[in-house]
Amino acid sequence: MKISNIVKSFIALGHDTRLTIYNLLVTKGESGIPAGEIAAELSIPGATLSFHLTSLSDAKLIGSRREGRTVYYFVKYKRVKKLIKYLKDPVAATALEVDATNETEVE
Amino acid sequence: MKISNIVKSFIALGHDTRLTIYNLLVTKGESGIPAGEIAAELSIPGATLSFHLTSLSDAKLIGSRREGRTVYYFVKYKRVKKLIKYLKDPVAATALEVDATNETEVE
DNA sequence: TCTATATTTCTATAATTATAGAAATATAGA
DNA sequence: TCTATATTTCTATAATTATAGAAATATAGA
Repeated sequence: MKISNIVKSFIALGHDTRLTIYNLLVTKGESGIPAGEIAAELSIPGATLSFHLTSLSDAKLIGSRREGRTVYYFVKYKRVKKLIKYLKDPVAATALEVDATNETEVE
Repeated sequence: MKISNIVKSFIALGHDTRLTIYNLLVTKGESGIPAGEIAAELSIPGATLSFHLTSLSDAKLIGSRREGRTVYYFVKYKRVKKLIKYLKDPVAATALEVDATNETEVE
């Protein structure tokens, strides 16, 4: 993970609406929750929600899957774990990245 | 810890220069490092550095102490630990806050 | 007190991010 | 295909944040 991906993750979590989305998704587990329900829960327009979901998705903190007309969003813990590791020891976490190029993606 | 303080912390870490400062301070331990040295290390003007140090300080991720004309900055792990706890379980971390008003501040 | 050094605050400007309506896209069911 | 629903993308605008020079502040030592 390059520094810039870590920064991207912290940026994603560093916003009231987005952190609230993160909170909500954590309570919903693997199955996730439809975008529409998130918008309703937070009382924000769909377009605004989409903007924030993109930020969290780009940071790989959340993922999505479509079921019919509905798109479900869920937390991807892999990246969360990386952030925790990074906070604990940024030096080690960054050094590890050098050899992590072929790393298998797991969620 | 209110949500807004958590957001403040993630905002502080969500910037290339500030995350680099955090990295640097982690390697310097308790004694910390003078502002001037940080500025030199990152090749940025003092005014710009001050701006970022304020962000990290407001988030309580770092602290400072003056020695003569020099101001030393260092990481405050208490807040880092709170962030880790928050990432692991935002629900629990937020719920705990309700009773944490009289909490003794430790660094 | 005077001078030098370290850092912060003030300020204007540039750059980036957030907001949300309107339009576009995707899909289901009739 | 037509209509309704869910979501995203486009777009303009507002709001916020970042940058860094200049001025101000703090302190040390002469």
